[in-house]
Amino acid sequence: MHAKTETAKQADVTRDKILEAACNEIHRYGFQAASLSNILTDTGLTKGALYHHFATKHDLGLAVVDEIITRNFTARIFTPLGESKHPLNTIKETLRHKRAKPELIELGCPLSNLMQEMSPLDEQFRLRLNTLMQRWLDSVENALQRGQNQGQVRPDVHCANAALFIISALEGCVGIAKNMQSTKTYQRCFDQLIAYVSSLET
Amino acid sequence: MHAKTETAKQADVTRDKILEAACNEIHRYGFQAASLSNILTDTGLTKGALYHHFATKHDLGLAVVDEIITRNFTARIFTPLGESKHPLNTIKETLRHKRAKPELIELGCPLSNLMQEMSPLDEQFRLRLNTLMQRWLDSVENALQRGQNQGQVRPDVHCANAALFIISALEGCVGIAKNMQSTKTYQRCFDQLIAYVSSLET
DNA sequence: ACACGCACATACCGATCGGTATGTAATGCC
DNA sequence: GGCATTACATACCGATCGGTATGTGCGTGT
Repeated sequence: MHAKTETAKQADVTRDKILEAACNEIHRYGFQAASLSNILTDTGLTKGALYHHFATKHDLGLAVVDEIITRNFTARIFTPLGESKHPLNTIKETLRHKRAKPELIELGCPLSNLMQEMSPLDEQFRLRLNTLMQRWLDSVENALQRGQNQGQVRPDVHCANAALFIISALEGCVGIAKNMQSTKTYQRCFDQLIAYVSSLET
Repeated sequence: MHAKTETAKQADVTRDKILEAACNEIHRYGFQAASLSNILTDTGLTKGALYHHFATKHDLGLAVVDEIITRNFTARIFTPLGESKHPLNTIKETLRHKRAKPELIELGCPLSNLMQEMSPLDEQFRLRLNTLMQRWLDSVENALQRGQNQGQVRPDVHCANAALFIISALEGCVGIAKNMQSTKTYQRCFDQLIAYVSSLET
């Protein structure tokens, strides 16, 4: 029973290794161009392992969204926004969090990338990504709403529309900076976004 | 000489048919996943024709950017912005122009799509797309600047930063709407952007 | 102790990819 | 009007793709 737990744990480790490698491959090349061979080379595993844990490449891609990307968004955005006592500052912080990682400028936002690539092509991808995006929108909207109740946010602000615009603008910033390969440009664009968020304050 | 013109014209027609079909294929599937076979099927041509006019798939992709996409942006954005007597209104109009086409919501902006996909992967693509984006940024910045000179735009507005933010936010709007497959969402987001542009007015 | 099943590895498959070599009909040039 | 070149079409190529069938070792339950 102890040994069984060990084995099960090891299998999950293998599964996670595949998911992480797949996430990196997809992040760089997109889902369609992601190569299973590359993923297997990176992990040191073989096709037997991959197809033992995932039925198809398609399922692997969905699992990356459901597990890795969702987990990251939950930890870095949904949870902080949900727990925050100062919603407006937390919004800025969750936006700003993205700045730290240089891979964001080079490769873009994993969620946004997949949305752009897969939404017109595959309904299952689209629905999952849409769910994630909706959770993001709701998190920001709720944070704005609480800020409004606390008097930090102007009472005339339409929280849902503002949340939509904030996230759109952020995705746009990341996209432009990715093409420019310029953290400087990202910072300039990002500062404009922060200024917009600040304009919602009382 | 007359006949030569006719033939040259015919060859160019063939070339343009390939470019247009390639543009559509790339718009839907992205460059990497774009299938030359599909393009040839769509045009009714064969590989002999394709590789007579273009050395490689890569070159075909670059030609789509240089000719088709650049032409569309010039006609729909750069020229109107350059000629406008009322820059701020024209900015809104060039932004709004995108709303009309349902394919924009379904497939997204061709320039943005290619930027997201190819910028990290291919420097030649990145530089060409970057040039286009820079022309767009400059067009909007210049329009804002002229608006400022005419007193339509607040004197404290930083035109370059505002232009960057406007285009970022627009690309973000399109991206979100594409995932949502919702013209309603696009309109909501777009209205926020127009409100932002209006906030730059005196 | 031994049979069984999970967790992989190995080897192989057809399809499709981008690309090339060759053939050929139409056209431009002298 | 013949000759050369352009503008394609046809047939074929190796590489890589996602996916499958089979083999194997090792832990587990009885």
